[in-house]
Amino acid sequence: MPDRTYSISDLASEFGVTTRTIRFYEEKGLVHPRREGQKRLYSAADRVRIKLILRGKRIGMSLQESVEVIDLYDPEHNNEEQLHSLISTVREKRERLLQQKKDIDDMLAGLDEVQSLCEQALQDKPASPTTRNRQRR
DNA sequence: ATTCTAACA
DNA sequence: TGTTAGCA
Repeated sequence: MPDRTYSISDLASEFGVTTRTIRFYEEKGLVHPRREGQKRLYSAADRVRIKLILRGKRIGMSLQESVEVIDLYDPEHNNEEQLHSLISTVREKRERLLQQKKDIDDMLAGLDEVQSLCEQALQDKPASPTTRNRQRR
C-alpha cells in the first residue's frame, strides 16, 4: 500500500505541527495535495516533501531554500541553471553556519567566565545557614 | 468529529 | 503561525 493517503491531521500530528502550518505551506506553494471535494489528500510524496521542509526549517533554512533543495529530486528541474543556483545557496548556507558557530563559541566562552566568577564567589564566602542545612542532608 | 475558508492578532 | 468564527 505505497499509495496510501493522509489527512491533514494525520500529517500534522505525525510531525508535531498544527493543520494551520500545513495549509500555510500550501499557501506558499510548497505542497499541492490533491483534493477530494474540499478535503486535502496527501500522498506519500507530499508527506516526504513536508518532512523535508520541516527539517530545513530546523536547520535554519527559509521555506524558499528548502524548496530549492527539494526540487532537485524533480528531474524536470535538474538543469544547469538550477544547479548553479543550488551551489550558490549551499555556499551562502555554509557561510551562515560558520558565523553561527563562531557566535556560539564566543557566547560559550562568555558563559564559562560568568560561571567561573559565580563559583569563585561561593568559595570565598562562608556558607549561609540555609546552605549548611542543605549540605547536611 | 473533522476539515475548510477567511480574517485578525 | 496561532486563533477563532461559521460552514459543510
